[in-house]
Amino acid sequence: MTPPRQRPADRPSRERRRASHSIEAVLGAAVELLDEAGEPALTIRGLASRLGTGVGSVYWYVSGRDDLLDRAVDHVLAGVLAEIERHPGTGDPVDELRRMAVTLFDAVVDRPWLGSRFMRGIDAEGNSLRLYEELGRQLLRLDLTPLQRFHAVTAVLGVVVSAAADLGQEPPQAVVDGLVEREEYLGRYATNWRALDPGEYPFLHDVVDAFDGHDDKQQFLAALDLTLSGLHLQADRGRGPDAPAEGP
Amino acid sequence: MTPPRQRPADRPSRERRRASHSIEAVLGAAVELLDEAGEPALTIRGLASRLGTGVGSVYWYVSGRDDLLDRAVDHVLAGVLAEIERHPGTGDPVDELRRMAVTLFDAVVDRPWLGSRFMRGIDAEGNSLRLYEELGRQLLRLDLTPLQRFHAVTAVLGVVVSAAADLGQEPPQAVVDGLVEREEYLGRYATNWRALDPGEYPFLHDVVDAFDGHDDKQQFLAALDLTLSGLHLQADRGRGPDAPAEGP
DNA sequence: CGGATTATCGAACCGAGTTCGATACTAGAA
DNA sequence: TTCTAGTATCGAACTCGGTTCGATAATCCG
Repeated sequence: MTPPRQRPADRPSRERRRASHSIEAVLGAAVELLDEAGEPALTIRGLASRLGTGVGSVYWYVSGRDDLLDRAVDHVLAGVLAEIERHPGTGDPVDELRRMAVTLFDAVVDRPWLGSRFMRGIDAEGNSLRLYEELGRQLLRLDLTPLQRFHAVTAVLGVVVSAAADLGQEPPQAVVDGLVEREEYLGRYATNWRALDPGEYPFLHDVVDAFDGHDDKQQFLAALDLTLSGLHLQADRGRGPDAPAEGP
Repeated sequence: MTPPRQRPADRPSRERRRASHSIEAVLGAAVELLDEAGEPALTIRGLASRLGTGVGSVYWYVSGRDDLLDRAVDHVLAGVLAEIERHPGTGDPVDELRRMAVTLFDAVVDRPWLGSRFMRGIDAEGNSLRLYEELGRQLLRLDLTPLQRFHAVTAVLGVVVSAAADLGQEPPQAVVDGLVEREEYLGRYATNWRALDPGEYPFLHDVVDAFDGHDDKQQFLAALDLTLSGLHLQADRGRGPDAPAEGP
């Protein structure tokens, strides 16, 4: 179905009359576009134009826009993985897990277009899978059942995914437009909340001040810590329930 | 900017020569389309066609596809909210929280197109906000700081969001196409994992059996329990750290 | 009756993904 | 050298879908 992939960059000894590319060049340009203006900015035409080529050429390297996006994600994930793998690995497994999750989160903050796509690659061998393995490996040193380990990794990555979902919906346009409204944009939420009936929305009024000065990273860390302390508890309990289905 | 909204359904006493609609009819048809074939199936033309009208009419009720999607989500959220509000409210706050999260999760399983959009409405008054309030209200009965409460609700909803993200990427096509491959589809993951080098992927081999028979709901419940037990711990500790920034 | 408002409608515009056939370049075979 | 098959490149054109816009009808109100 897909054409046989093979990098043509090996021998550009003689200048070709026509533009010569490579999958790396394509991915690099794609990441550039994504970094500049987010996911919607990645168009086949725009990419071809940046590469100085035609749309047809792009389709020789990737099977479509979706494939392109997946490969771009995998491409930058290589860097994240390198960052994650550069670590002692001797510390407390839970702390290691936290460090890795934070690294991943930081990457998503840098590139919101990673969105929740970074977990889409666990079917095939790739950096998503390696990431998954890397996180899970820490859990091997904990006294848990395999099922518990599987659930734990999913849960930790889930915290990153949900944070990414939050990040991804923030205004890509307002930042580009007026620089003033960035601070005001978030404040408007709080203002709206304060205008609500305290009798009908007691909780919102309770937390509105905390929300007003909220920091995405703190929020993420708090959620992560809840999951990790739950995990710690589970590990200390020494294989409690959960593993096999004992109910009906 | 947007035309003043006002339901015209109040007085259809006399039959009009031209088709007459209402925002409810539009939303109902939109939900139908979404339920039938997922998010990509919601097209303005398709919706107009189902309503027996033209595309222009749709734009009188909604400002665009995004708005339409948001309203459709809010529309079905009303039902979820009703389900959530029908409860004693006397039990353990954490248990109540779990029950609500599960209800929400079930709704997302039913309608994967809810995706992670159901948290997009917390700026304006709507069912998203009410949901948020409803969840958070349970936390008022726990000994936590407002910031801790805020983080806790976000964390719990985050578990649902990440589960929704998982659900949303499953094959909408394969189910429609061959009914045979549903079971095989998930099994392929496990098969691929088993084919990997155990030395390079020790964790994957450790959990592959657990993964093979994995159940989305169990997975969600496990992640939820980790967060909730972390929360329980935090509440029992009686306002530990987290609230003010004490570090540098 | 006569504007003003409320609604309805679809042709047309536009951007974007994808397809396809034409073409060029290269490496080997004859 | 010439032929040929495989490797790459290229952009016109097709399709689909969101959105705009002006025409038109129905209704309300003075």
